[in-house]
Amino acid sequence: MKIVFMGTPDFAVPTLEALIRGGHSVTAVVTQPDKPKGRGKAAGMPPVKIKAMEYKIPVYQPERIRKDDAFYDELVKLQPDAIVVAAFGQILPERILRLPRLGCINVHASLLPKYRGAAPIQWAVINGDKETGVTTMMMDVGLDTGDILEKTVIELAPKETGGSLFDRLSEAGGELILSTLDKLERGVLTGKKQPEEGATYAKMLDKSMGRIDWNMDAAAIERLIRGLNPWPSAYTAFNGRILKLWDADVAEEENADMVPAGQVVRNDRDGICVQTGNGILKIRELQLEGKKRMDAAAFLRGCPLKEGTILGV
RNA sequence: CGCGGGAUAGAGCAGCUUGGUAGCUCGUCGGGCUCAUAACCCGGAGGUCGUAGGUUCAAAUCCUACUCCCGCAA
Repeated sequence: MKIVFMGTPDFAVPTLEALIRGGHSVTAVVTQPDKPKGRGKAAGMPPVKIKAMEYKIPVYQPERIRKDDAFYDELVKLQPDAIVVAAFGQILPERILRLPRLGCINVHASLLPKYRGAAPIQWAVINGDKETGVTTMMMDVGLDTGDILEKTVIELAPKETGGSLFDRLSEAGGELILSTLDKLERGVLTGKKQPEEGATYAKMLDKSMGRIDWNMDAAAIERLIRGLNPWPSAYTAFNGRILKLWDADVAEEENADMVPAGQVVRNDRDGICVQTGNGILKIRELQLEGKKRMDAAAFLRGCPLKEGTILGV
């Protein structure tokens, strides 16, 4: 099948690879423009672009795909049977949606209609869901509102992080798209309208939501830390500096006596125990601004974080 | 040339301002004590102080260049 692929971050790479491995003719790859990134300001190419270049596939990087007539003309010439989209990052205009014979198919990292939008993976972890998955759907003009084609369900591991789930779902997405394309071509698959019931929107992550509110439950904070690992990461403040938390456990359900949320109540050999709004959280791995991440024992050896310290101020 | 922190023993750090014997906590090895231990006591091993130059009688420390790690930002 002649396919044009649209995607940008790491999540989309396994899907692109699956298409190639599956014997499809990927005639073009569309991705976001290069953006300055990293400490210096080196021009960073999207992961999908790097992969496409490995396979010597033509890469298009329209600034605004909705208004780019030249790009649209190119797309018309390519005459793709289908356009496969995975975490592309731009909304497609209707004229592109109608272009391919089999339509535009999106690989989305949730069990739609739950978690439409930009950050479905991390929200599944943050909310403590037992399972999530990937969905393929026929794209329409709405945001992740198209008819559902196929789903793969994935169970979350107890210590699942945003990163680990990201990896698993991206692989699952690659598998699923091959199945979906195959069935579409054979005409044995028709989309099912998304039920409005259970539809939620997973809003984009930003730095600020990583700031820990110590008045929350220990269990909720623990999930937040996992969901935002490795990016944008959960953090608190210590001595006016950012202290990132990478790994923690709920140490105790009950609370210490007369201790405000955010105060360090105890330094165990394997973690720093902090009072939360409900329960005590044991920080196992952390990272001070400018330092490497390290386990709590190592951190305490060189850093004076004494019992009684209030975090987050 | 976007801003900033950092590189010293296996780990985490102090020492640098004001050059002059390489330190701390932990780990590790040996010994002791204890019914017992993440306990305590005694002792040992382990370091090109990121790299290359420079200043100096003398550089971890001051100067210059470079490499690598990290936080912010994107």
